[in-house]
Amino acid sequence: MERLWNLLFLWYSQSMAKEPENKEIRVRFAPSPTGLFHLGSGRTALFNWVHARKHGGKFILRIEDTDKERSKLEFEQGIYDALRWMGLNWDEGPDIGGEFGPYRQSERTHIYREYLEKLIKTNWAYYCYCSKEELDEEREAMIAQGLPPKYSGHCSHLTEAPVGKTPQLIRFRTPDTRVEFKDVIRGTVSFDSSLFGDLPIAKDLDTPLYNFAVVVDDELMHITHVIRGEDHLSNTPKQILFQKALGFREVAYAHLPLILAADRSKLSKRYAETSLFEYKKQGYLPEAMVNFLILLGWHPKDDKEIFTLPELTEVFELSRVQKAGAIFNEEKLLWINGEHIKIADPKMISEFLIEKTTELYGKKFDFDFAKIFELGKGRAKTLNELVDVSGFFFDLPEYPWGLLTWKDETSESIKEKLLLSKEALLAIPDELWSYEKISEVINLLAERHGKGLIFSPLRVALTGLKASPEPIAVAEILKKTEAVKRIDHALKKIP
RNA sequence: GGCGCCAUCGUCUAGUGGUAGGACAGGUGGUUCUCAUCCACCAAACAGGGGUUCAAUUCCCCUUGGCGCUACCA
Repeated sequence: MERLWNLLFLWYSQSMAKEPENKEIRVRFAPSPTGLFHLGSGRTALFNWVHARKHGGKFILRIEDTDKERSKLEFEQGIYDALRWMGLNWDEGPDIGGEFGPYRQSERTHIYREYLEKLIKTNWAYYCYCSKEELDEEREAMIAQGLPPKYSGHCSHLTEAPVGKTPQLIRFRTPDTRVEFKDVIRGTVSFDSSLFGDLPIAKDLDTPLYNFAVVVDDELMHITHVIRGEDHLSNTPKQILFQKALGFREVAYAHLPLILAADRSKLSKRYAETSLFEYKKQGYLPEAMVNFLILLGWHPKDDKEIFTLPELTEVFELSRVQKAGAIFNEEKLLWINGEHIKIADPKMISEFLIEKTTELYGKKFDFDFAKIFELGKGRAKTLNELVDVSGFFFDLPEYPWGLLTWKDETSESIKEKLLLSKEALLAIPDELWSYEKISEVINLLAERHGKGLIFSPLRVALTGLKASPEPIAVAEILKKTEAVKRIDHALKKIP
């Protein structure tokens, strides 16, 4: 009987296997709206997106909300927000529709039902009446005997419902076979399906389970490449079995290595800060996030490390993805963020700074924010740091007068030099106020009295800080009135 | 426990059957009015054991270790 069954399966699957067609690449990103958008999800989405764009294919967004209890609309909104923030646009999805919708699994129950019925009709699936308690018992007994725990097949030969029992779930009649598939990243992977037992595919006709729903959707949405985390590698043979039983087309698989925490454990859910928007809040640029995430498990042919999204769609190759898990290294992310700040669009950053400082200080500043950014970009690795290091422009920090000194100079000497600087600045007509002009007059003083003696007190007077960008550039941005005002303030401090 | 996947500097990684390269982080110098940037240099790895081979980090096997799955979650 068993053998006959396997033979039948083999014949069936082979007869239904279709010729590989040379057609458009279609990938999907299929998150569950059951929590805050996770870094790992972001990376999976990114790899899918880049692969699709590289080959001129389609990127489809599907919301897997079959778990009614845990799925929440706010989390679904979080998925859209996160993808948009990263710059990953989708061609089909719940919000924009598409040829193969609906794209929310909760709206597709009638479709799953159809295939569930088909499987039951063809005897590929059957109702299981075992209660959860019975199953647990059975399971523990098997483990106690040192056997691999799997469903016994207790209900598989039933022709009608046992009296007084209601169906608990629908099971797939797993054939005993070797399931082998090619993974783009890992090569050939194979499993022995006899270890699976008869797999649950739905709680009832209207409540499909993950492994089953995925297979139906991927077929109906014409997905050609399934790119997902390695945690799904063990699900793949099960899904292939369903696929074959339903006569569906084969898809190409690529299982990405997992992102690991510093202790090499799975990164997910363990830490709150694995939420993507946590990084946005901390001042990370989406470009940097994307750049960092792509480098976690992928590397170009050369040693280039800083990429933009459009560049990635040129050079990315799925086959160059790493097999081993990668530790999420915040320090490298920070560095990459700094690099992206250096090449960021000054207009974009200026707008951010204007908004942020208005909010922070409660008023609008008439500064050239692009120049503020220019001075800050080498000093800040995040947007938040950029705001911090530019703070003295908006609010002069309080400082002790001693900060104004230089080496062993007397207070009289410092006072005198500050006065010289003030007069030099005052002498510049407003319409000639520029970096070049300020540089000219201040450097003249510096040549005469020594650089440190001129620059150091001037810096502290203008910024209130011992360490800061060059005073000339600061003075230029501050403009004459404010610069002179700050020097006067310094002069008053000196006893 | 069973099944599966994986293994190069601390971290991300390149690489090849014949000097193990880059990046982050670390260290030391240089540039500079300070800080930062920038530049130069230094230190740092093929998990272990067997095979195959003239030769193994590379190919094969074993061990060890890590991770994943083993749900009426996805």
